[in-house]
Amino acid sequence: MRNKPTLKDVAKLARVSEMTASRVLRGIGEASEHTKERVLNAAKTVGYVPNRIAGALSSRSVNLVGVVVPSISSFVFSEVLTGISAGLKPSGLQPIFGITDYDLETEETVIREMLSWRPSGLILVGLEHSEVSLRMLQNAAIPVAEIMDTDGDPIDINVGISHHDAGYQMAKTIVARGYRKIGYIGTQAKQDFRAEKRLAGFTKGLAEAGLSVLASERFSGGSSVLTGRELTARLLEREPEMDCIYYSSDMTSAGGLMHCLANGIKVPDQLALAGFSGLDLLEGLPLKVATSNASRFEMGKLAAGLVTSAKKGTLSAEDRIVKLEAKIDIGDTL
Amino acid sequence: MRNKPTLKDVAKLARVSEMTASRVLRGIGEASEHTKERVLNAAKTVGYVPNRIAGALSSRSVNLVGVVVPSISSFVFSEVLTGISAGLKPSGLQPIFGITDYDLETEETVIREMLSWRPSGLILVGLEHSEVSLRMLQNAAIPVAEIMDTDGDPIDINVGISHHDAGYQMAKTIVARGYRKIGYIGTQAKQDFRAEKRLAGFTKGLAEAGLSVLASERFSGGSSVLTGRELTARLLEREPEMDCIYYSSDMTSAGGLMHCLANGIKVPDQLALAGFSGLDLLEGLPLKVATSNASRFEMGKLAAGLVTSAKKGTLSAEDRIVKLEAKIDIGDTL
DNA sequence: GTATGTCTCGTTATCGGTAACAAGTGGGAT
DNA sequence: ATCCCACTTGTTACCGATAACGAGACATAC
Repeated sequence: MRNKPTLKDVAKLARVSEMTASRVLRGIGEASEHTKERVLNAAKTVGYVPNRIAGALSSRSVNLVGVVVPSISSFVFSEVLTGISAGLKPSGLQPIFGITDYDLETEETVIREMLSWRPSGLILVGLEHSEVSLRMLQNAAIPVAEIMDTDGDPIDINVGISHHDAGYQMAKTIVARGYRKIGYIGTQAKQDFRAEKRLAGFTKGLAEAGLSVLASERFSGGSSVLTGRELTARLLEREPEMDCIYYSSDMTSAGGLMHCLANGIKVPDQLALAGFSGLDLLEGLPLKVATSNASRFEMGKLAAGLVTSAKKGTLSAEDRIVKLEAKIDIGDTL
Repeated sequence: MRNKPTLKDVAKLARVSEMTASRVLRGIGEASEHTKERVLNAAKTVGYVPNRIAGALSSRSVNLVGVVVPSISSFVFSEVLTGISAGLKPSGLQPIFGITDYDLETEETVIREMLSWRPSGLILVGLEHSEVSLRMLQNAAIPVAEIMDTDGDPIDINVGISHHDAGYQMAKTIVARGYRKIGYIGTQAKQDFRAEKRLAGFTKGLAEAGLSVLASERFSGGSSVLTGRELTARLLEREPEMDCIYYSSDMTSAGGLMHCLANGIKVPDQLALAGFSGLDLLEGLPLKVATSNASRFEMGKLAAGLVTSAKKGTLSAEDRIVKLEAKIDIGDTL
């Protein structure tokens, strides 16, 4: 038999109906020990691998949950994905991942692609989506979770933190510790909504103390240690008086620290540093860089749990929306 | 209409047959402008999202490629995945990811799960698989690529480097530069086949110079900067005379550097460091840690290209097996 | 006018499973 | 012997698309 064996082959070999074979292999309903054994043996000898495609079509249910993230080459999202995997495990649902590259049009395509597989749920990052995406999501009769961000109107389930607030709190903290000449290093606007929200909150926090961002550097592409290091150098060149820099990510703030280490700049005496995320990476550095911890694993896990337990529209608003708090970790650099 | 609209709904609204609607929506075959427009409009007004499940079952072809990796919370694999995405793009195939946690039994489950979706190809990491996995893979009439490692017998397509050789070359390099008291820090054996192969090659390289690994520290779980830092401290405590440490990964070697920076140990005068992977992360550090660059993005992209262009058994052995070279980057720490 | 070819579009028969319901089978109670 | 019930197992009808083939309409060529 050159073609993949089907249920029919198994059934024929076990001399039962396809239905019985199907039941035995899925472990549902009753079956005598005798037939059970025969079916199992038959499946093994023909090397049967079930065809999910057919099964899904027939039963109108797919054990997949679509997960759409901006990027996977970032610790932030890999931790979220790990959390999602963990949260999905008890339900037997499988995550399938899609990547948007921080682009709403790409996201639209990915969402359509995902929905075409008729998944049991969808998990997206952020609250910003194209019109068309929103329409598709509303029409899809499945639970949809938006994670990481709570500054906006969720479609259905929402688990995350307020990035505006995270930025605001960090500004307050920095101001309270006496810094006055404050710079910012982050991604180019529009690319990363959440980073922009943090910056907005940060700016507001400074403004309440009569301050503003002295100077800033922006970059495009993924955040990396090297980028952080280079832009820190550039920023300090422009504004040597700078006494504190707020970064849009922990990778870049680590880069800032590296610049200081390599150039003998005393942290935090000469320059204070603060980032965002709470990445494990920071733990290993000579100084722990200040950050806001956005429990990413938790978020993923929680969202996955909610998606699996919810039929769309089933949960009350309180259960559906989970606002976590980004706790500031002062570290050694403020 | 509460249920998701199907092709039938579109066809009915456009007053054509389902077949015609199908053809128009897939853009194949001929259709008059008039009907094309009607179908497209109908699809838009009912909010049609094609059902891949049904389409795949009917056409017996699925535009998915399964990708099975040990972990996603590691830069190494996220770069590979990025490469795979890039390599798959031109063919219109979609990657779907599965995670094994470095466990062969889990891998077996994941492979079975993947195959049950009847993907057009499969990409796995490494050459070590369970008996059952091997059987399933051989029976699957699809191209299978094993990537990252070439030390062993591939099933079909194989793209990677020789880790044994990478370790061996690094040992030669280290010996040539005059280091004699050499330590090793890596994952616990069995967890990571490729790290063990590097260690074996490394040990062999040392042996040829009459040397051996003076002392080593092992860890379980993912490699992190912190782990590298802590184990470096421990190793140096045990063997203060150590003049060089070889790490199984760049994350841990970076941790080693952090330990040295934090404790005023001069690199490479007092202690030399070398890692493996060639992660971008290293670029931002005050000193660039020596490493073997295993072009991961390339590997992923190449493998994806081969998988898409190959019907199983179609390629000659030379085309099927691509051995890349892990070039040593001396950096500033040897 | 008939034949031939080109475009378009429709009909039929699956693809490989599963839900829902139907139907044997044998044992125990009456 | 009859009836009922619990267990098992089988039958039928799809799920939503697509491949393969067929057929009508119209134009061109002879």
